Amino acid sequence: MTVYVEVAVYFPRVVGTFHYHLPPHLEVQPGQLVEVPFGRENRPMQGVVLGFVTQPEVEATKPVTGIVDPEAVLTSQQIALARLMTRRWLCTLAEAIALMLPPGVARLTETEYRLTPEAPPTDEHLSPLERRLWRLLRERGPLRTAQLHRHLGRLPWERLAEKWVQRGWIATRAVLPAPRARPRTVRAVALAVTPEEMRAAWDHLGRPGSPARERRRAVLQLLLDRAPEPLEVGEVYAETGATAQDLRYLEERGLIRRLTQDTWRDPLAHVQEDLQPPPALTPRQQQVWEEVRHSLERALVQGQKVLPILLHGVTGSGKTEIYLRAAEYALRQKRQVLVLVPEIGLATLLVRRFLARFPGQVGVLHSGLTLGQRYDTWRRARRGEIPVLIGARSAVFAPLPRLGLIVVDESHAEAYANPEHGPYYHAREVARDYARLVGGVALLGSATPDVVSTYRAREGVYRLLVLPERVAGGRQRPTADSSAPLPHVQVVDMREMWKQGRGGPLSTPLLEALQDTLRRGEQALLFLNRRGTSTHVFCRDCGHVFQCPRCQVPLVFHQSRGRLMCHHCGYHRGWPRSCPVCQGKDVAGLGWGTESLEQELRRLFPQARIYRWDRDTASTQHEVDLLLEHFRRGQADILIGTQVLAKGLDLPQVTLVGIVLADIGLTLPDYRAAERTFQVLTQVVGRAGRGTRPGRAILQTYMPEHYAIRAAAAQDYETFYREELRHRARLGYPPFTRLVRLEYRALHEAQAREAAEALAQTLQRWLREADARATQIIGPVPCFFARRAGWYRWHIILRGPDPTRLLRDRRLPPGWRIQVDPVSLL
DNA sequence: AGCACGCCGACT
DNA sequence: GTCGGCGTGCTC
Repeated sequence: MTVYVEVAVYFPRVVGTFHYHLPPHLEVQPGQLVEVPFGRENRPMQGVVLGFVTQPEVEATKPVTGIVDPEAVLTSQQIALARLMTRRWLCTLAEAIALMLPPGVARLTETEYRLTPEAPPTDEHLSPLERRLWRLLRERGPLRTAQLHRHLGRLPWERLAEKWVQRGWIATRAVLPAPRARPRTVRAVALAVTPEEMRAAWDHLGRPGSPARERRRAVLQLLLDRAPEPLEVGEVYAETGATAQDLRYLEERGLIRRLTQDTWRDPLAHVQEDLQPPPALTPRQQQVWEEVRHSLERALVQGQKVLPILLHGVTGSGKTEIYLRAAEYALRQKRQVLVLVPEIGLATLLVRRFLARFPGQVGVLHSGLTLGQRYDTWRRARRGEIPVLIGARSAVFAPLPRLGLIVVDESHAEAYANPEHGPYYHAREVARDYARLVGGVALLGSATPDVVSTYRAREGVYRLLVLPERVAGGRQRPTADSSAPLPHVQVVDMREMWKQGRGGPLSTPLLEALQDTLRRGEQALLFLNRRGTSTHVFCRDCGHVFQCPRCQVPLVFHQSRGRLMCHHCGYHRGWPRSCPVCQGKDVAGLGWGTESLEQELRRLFPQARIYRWDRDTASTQHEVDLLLEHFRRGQADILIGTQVLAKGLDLPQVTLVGIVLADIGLTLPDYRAAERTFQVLTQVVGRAGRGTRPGRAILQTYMPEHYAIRAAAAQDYETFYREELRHRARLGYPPFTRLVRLEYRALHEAQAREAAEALAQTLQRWLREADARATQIIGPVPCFFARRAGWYRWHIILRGPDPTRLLRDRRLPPGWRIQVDPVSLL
C-alpha cells in the first residue's frame, strides 16, 4: 500500500497543496518539514506535511525525498490556524505557514552557478563585470544566487550569467541551502560506573601522591556529587583543574563516558528576579478575577468553548495581576501560556513580573534575539518545555502543543498589525482564532480598547470585564480597600496663549506647574509626539518648504546633528545655504520638537536636571533601560519624550504630566486619527500619580473643543466611544463596515498609477459579476504618504459588509499587498 | 521562483 | 515573414 501525503510546498506564491507518495523507507507525521521535488525541473523544495490522503488528486505523484527536521515543526492546531488564516487575511497557505516555521530552518530553493570547462581559461578579453563574475566563480567555486548577490549587488550579473549559461560557460543547479540555525551542542561527561565501582578504582588512578591522581579523583568526586546529571567539560575543567588528558584517561578505563548535550541559548539566562508572592486583590480585581477564573475553568477543565475576554482596565488598575493569576491557573491545568506584548523592549517590567511569579518557567521570543536564541526558544516551545512564553507579534505563531491561555497586553496597540514583510495580519485577531482552536481562553487587556473591540464586546462577541479604578501606590503594596484617584487634568487653549502674545511651547499654567513640581522635588513628564528641533524648514522669501526627495514629507531639523532629517526613511542633509527655488538666503526653522523643547526648558529652568527620551538619545534597549532606571532613581527632574511615554511605564515619582501639543496626528486623513489621539493622550495622562502622591496633567491644545481631546482630558472613555461611534456610523467606517486596503508600490509614479487604475477596472468587473452592490471601491488614489523611501504608493480601498468575499479565491496581479481590516489608511 | 504558453512590435 | 517583449497559468 502506497502512502500519500498532502504537502504545503513552502513557497510564498504557491497556491494550494500537492500530493506526494511516501517511499517505503520514509516515515512522516503531520506537521513535519520535508523535502520534495517540485516543477518540471524537479527543483528540491521544502514543504510541510499537512496530513495523509488515501487517493491522490493526480495519477503520477512524485516521492517525498527527505525529511528536513526529525520533529514535527507545526502542531495540528497550527495547521488548522494556517488554513483559517488564508481565508481571514487572504494570504496563501504557504505564506501563513512561513510565519510558523522554525527560524533559520525553512529555506527557499536557490540556483547554484558553476563554471564549466568550456569557460575561458583566463580573464583576458573580458569586460569588468564579466571579469568579476569569472573570478568569483573561479576562486570561490560554485556560488548560490544569494551569495553572488552579496558580492555583485545590483550589477546586472543575472543577465550575464544567463548569457554564459547559453554559451555553455556556466552550469546551473537548483539547491536547497542548509539550515542557518542548528542546535548548539556542548561536550559533557558523566559517571559511567556505580559509586562502588568508582571507589574500587579510587586507588588506581595514577602514581600515589601525584597531582594527576588527585585531579582524576576530583573529577570522579565532582561527577558523583552531581550524579546523575552530566556536566559540561568546561565546568569540569574549571572545578577540578583537570585536563583533557585526565578525561581521556578516565574514559579509557570506562569510569566516565562522554556525550554531547543540547544547550539552550536562553536570553533570560542571566536575569534574576526575587520570587514574589501574589498580592491581595482589591474588591474590583477580585470580582474580575472570579469571572476570568470561571471562563478558564469552563474552557480548560470542562472543555467548553468560551468567549474571548476583553479586560478594560484603566492605567494602573492592576491588569497584570489578573494576567498572572490566569497564567497560574492555566499552568496548574498543565497548559501553556502565551503572553503577547506590542513591543518586547517596553515590556521589561511585565517580563520581570512573570519571572518573579514563575521563576525558571518563562521564555521570551522577539526579533531582537539572535537567530540561535530564537531557534532554541522555538524548539523548546515545540517540545512543551516553556510553560510561559512572552513575545512580540510574531510569537503568536510559536508552536505550543498544550496552549491554554493567550494574554494580549495593550491589545489596542497598532504594533500588533502591519508587519513589513509577509502577509498582513493582526496578532490580536490571530490570537482570538488560535485560542478558540486550542480550546483555550483569549484574554485581551487594554486601558483604551479600540472602538471596534468595545463595539464587539457590547454586541456579545467578547466577554467584557472592567477595572475602572486604580490600585493605590502602583504595584508596590496594593491594599485591599484603597484606590488612587485618576490624575486631575487641566486643558490649556493655546490659541488664548497666542493672543496674549505668549510664544514658545509652554503655556503659563504648564510653566507654573513645572516650577511647583521642581520646588517640591517631584518628577514631571513632558510629552511631545515629535522629535527634532524644527518641524518645518522653509524659505522666508518664497515660502518653499524643504522636503525629503524620497518621501516628499517636510524635513525635520535636528540641531544636535546639525542636519535636516526625514523621519520616514532616514534621509538627511545639511542645513541649506540657500533656497533652491528663489536662491534666497533667509532659511528658517518653524515648530517645536523634543530637541528644541529640551533647549527651551534648560533656558527656563537652568537648575533642573532634564532627560530626553527619543530615538536620538536612546536607540538600543540597553540605553532605554539605563535611562529609565536613572530617572526612576530620581537622577533627573524632567523627562521629555515622544510616543514611547504612552507605553506601560511605571514611574511612581511622577506627579505632573505635560502634554505640549495634544493635536498632533488628530488632523491626519485617517478614520482612526481621533481614536489614536484619544488613546495616546489617555495613556500619557495615566502616567501621572502612579505612586502615593496624587498626579495632575496639563494638556495644551489648539482644538480644546474636539471630542477626542475633551474625552481624553476627562479620562472619559465612554463619552469618547459614543461620539466616535456616531462619526463612524455617519461616515460608514468600521465597525459598521469592513475595509480591505490594496496597496501598490512602484519606483515610478506612472507605473503605480497605471497598476492601480488597471486593478480598479478589474475590481469593478468582479463587483458587477458578483452583484455585490453593498461593496464600494474607493480610489484608486495615491496614499496619504504618497512616497516612502523612494517608492510611490497608490491604494484602493474596498468597503462593505464583507469586502473579502470579492477577493476570495481570486488572484491579484503580482506586487499588490492586501490588508484586511487595516488599522491605518495612511 | 522558474518555466511554459501566448499574443502584439522591431528586425534578419 | 521571424525573434522577443512580459502577461497569465502551472507546478503533485
